[in-house]
Amino acid sequence: VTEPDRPPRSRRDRPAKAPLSRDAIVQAALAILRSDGLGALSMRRVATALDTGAGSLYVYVDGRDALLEALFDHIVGTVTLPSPDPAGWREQVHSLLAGLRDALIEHPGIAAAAMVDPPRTEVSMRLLENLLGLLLAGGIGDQDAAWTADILSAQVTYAAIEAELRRTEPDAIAAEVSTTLATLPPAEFPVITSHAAALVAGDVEHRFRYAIDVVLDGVLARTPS
Amino acid sequence: VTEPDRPPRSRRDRPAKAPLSRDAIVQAALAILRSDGLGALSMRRVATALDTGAGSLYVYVDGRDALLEALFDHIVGTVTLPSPDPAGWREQVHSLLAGLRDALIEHPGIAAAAMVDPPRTEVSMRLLENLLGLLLAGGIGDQDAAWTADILSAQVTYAAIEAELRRTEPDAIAAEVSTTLATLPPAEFPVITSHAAALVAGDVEHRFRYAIDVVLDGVLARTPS
DNA sequence: ACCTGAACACCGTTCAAGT
DNA sequence: ACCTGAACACCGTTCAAGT
Repeated sequence: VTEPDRPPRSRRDRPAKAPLSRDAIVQAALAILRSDGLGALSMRRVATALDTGAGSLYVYVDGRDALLEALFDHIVGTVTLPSPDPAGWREQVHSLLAGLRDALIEHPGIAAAAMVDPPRTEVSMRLLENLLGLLLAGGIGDQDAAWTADILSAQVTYAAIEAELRRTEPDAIAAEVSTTLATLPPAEFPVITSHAAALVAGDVEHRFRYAIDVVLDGVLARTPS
Repeated sequence: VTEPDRPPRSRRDRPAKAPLSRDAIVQAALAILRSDGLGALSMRRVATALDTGAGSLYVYVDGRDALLEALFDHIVGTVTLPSPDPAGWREQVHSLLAGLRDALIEHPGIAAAAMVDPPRTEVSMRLLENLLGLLLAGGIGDQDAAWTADILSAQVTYAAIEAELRRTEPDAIAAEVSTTLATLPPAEFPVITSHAAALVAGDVEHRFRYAIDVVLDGVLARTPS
């Protein structure tokens, strides 16, 4: 049965196959996530990419959910954290959150997954630490800053998911929304039909910036300056 | 093989089994969703509850995603919509959004599912129509109102998911967060550790009300009153 | 026209058996 | 110590065959 000239699945097939490791698994999973999204990210698919069986992954990773947490950690870790500057804190908040949003968008589905069970890892804490510091540098009160960090998180996740949707079918979605709004009977939906243009106005970037500014303005209004 | 005295799976086993219908499927699915959450909501499980096979559902429902949309529609449809009153518009926004949030919380997982692909059904449009009307009644400008509706949607979904997490393990989560924050090294996380109390302060209701108010205050600040 | 039940192509996870 | 591969208990969806 042994055929020396054509060994089945020999290690020589692939150039210097790296040994299995937690990092190799994370890297393989990230590649799949980036190219095909969360739906395609199965333990079996990751294992296949590493030329092994799904069961082998469990030595290094505590199941799929733990893998997702590791991926989220890695992704959040790539976001550059500005050192709080009271003069430019507001723009720093914008760039921090836009950076997080973009990192999430690059890995379709991870934002939604992270929302369902939010990771409390050190990397996530580092980002929260930074965001809180920026808000406090802006003169926002302690309790307000803490709650505002939460509000802003919601906006980041929401913007990421929305952007992912538009990326998969950029024109299709926009057109669909427009027609849906236009098709509505004006008698029953007077407000929507008369505001259809405003509802679809602005790209992701613009709307995101607006949302952050509205939240910051709102919380600043209750901080005696 | 036929045994008249003990027929296998006879219709007489269950009292007056209702014939399969789209509505029956939706009702069965809602019951599963309420009791066991989205994770337990499989086509097979719904079929079993209706004493039939999973394949039979496809006559009335275009697959699982379509079923989820129908469920979301039903849930959103239960929210009572106030008729806009310029005098009490703000409180009306609160009650509308709190109503939606609570309806979502009652059906664990549906908020996250709806976020991933937002339904553009008539029922959802009716809620948007109402919300937009309330914001306009509050004197918010056209473009601001349109974008603010989106911002508020994000807060509702976020609050619902957060509340669902706390519901499954009310004390466990709160305790875990506290200890996670407390365990952090103060040297590396000076802001978080010194604001630990503020970060976990407030229940879901309080934080939600705060978020809505911050957003409304922020958008009102850019509307010349 | 509707339902059944088997089949197809997948899942995550476990675990005995090998090396 | 690590990996394999089969097994278990699930999925969504399709479709020939029945009634």
